Amino acid sequence: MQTIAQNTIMLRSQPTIHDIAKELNVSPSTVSRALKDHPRISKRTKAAVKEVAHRINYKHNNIASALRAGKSYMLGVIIPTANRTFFGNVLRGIEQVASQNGYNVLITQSNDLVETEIKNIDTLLQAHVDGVILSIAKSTQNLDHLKRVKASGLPLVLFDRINENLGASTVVIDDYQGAYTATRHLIEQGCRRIAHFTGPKHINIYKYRLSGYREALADAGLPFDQELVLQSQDLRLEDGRRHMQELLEKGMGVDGLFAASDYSAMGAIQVCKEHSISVPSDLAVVGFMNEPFTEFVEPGLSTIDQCSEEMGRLAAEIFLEQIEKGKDYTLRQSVLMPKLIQRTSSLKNKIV
Amino acid sequence: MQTIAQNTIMLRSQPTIHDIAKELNVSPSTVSRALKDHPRISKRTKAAVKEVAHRINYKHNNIASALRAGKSYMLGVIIPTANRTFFGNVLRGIEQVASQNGYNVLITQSNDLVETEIKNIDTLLQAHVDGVILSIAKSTQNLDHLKRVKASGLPLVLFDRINENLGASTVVIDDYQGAYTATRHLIEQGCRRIAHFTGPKHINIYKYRLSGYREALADAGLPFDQELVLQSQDLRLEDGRRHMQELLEKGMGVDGLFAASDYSAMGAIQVCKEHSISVPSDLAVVGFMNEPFTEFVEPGLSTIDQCSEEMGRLAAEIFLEQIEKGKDYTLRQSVLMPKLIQRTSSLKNKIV
DNA sequence: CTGAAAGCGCTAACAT
DNA sequence: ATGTTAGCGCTTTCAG
Repeated sequence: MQTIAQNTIMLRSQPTIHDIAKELNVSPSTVSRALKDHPRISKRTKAAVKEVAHRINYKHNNIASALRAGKSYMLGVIIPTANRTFFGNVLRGIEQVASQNGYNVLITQSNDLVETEIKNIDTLLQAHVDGVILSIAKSTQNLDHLKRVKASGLPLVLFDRINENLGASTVVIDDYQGAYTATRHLIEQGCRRIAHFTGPKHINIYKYRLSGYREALADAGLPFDQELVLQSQDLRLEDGRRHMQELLEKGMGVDGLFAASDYSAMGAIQVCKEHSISVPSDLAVVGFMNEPFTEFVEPGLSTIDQCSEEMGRLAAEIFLEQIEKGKDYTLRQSVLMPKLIQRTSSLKNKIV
Repeated sequence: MQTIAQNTIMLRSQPTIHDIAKELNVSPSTVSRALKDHPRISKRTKAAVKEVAHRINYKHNNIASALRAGKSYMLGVIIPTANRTFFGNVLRGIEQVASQNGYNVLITQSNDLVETEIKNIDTLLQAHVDGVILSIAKSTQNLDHLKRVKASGLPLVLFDRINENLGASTVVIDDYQGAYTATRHLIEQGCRRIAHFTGPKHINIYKYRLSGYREALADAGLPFDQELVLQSQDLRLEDGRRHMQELLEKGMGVDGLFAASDYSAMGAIQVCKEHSISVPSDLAVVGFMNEPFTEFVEPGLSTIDQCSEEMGRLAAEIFLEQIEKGKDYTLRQSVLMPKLIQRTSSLKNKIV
């Protein structure tokens, strides 16, 4: 139709290094080097190149260099759901470190479903991310899709809900210790029959929280009673309500509760209110997660903080480290220390 | 060092269409076409190609085709913060529609800071996203960076916190109507002096909620009293507490409150409790946002639901539409109808 | 129905 | 200090 447009006025899509090169009568490689402050390019050339680049509004084309370099500078993240404070914070941590190091973050949500998680992995591999950071979905048992990530030679970092048999780096809080501290705290407040709300056994975090609870009891010389341990899939508000009702109906005579989620703890407190059971005097309660609402419900809910943002930063740093070291990186198993946040719901001995 | 590796056994990075082509003695173009179900390729060839592709675990290289096509199939999203239920839900909506249509979603958080928002825009343009969906940060007043997106010829869709003078498509809820409904509801409950907690005037959502409130008063023949309108930057819990205290100290004698955020409503309710003011009998309260905690606080907080997921889906659909229509798309201003959720905090006339 | 060839924009050997 | 060349993997005219 039309001969090759030289310097026509028609709006070109985007300026490239060739445009800069032509304008300065240098080669594209020189431009490329100048732009990256290559040591063997003269200051004059660099300055000139940068000036033109700026003037014609040149934008480095990531896609092209990604193709060339075989790297996309994108980091894939899979979280169960964005609308949980915890994951939002982890995300912020990851993003912080990633963007400081020139990586973009591609986020997907699994909604806690394996099928979605598998799709997410495919999406991320398709997008040619340079690595994957994820928290395993609740319903995940078979791990083949995660093995595929490793098989592709990409760094894989797990956080929060992890799996040790995968040969991936991990970042978790010490759930055992968090649970131990929480239970210990209840004992110190004078509780002698402490119930525990837990989640599916195959999920590590719940397993460890359960054993932290058991150990704290044992160390205090208190008996462990299986009937005081109530399990549900999701530890939602409703689950907590159900459990509490069950405890009351069975007349278990509990005076303390350590719930592995703030939501379930809230459910229990609701039921207590409905039965005029006073919290904390009749029942002292500690949750887990430090959801924002714990601060302003009535009574304020004592809980375990999970260092969420720190967890994200750490995961991203481990990813970067593995990228850098290439094949011969060493796996890292990081454990952060959770903190007990004391609020009214557990303070029988008002220390004012 | 080493001559060009032909068919050596060394582990190649990833199989390409050339590998498939070689194996079948066809050209790469044929493979490319077969893979995309091009009509003029024989069924036999297609089948063979797909078989080999599957067998050698071929993965389509997005990056390469993005470079070639000048499209990245990535959609950039900027939200103020992921750890708010509302944005988490919007995200889920966007992702749903995007992934159904072959787009990946690149998410960044502005933390409600203009400077970060500007960086986010740069990041996304760098990553060569095909469009941007965002909710403007609270602190944003100058809009040059958003104009740059438009200048790059990319679709720009704003949601929730929008700006009409930008020539971008928008998705919002009808804040005016939501506020009107909330206020009207309070009036129907018998309130006669209704306070309002609002945010910065330059943010549309607060402006509209304020006018919905005014209109509802006017339509009911109630006077508007400027002293009953209290403004804060963030409408956080503390702000609500402060406002409520002020109302009490000044002895404004309010019997209803419509707060433009659930958090500030909660703050007010806390202060009421501390002063033995009963909610809803002495003061009926309606919030805005339908945060999850509104369901289980005591008393349950009436609020306005913002159709968050729907908002995300719609934004993504508009983006797709603009992509498809190219230059001559028509701007779309979509308005969703918010819903009043009645809970105990506002029900003076218990309708059981 | 299939192939050849050119090129998206950038970069890194390998030359000067 | 700079230029030449080739190629990352895919797609798409154009030419059979």
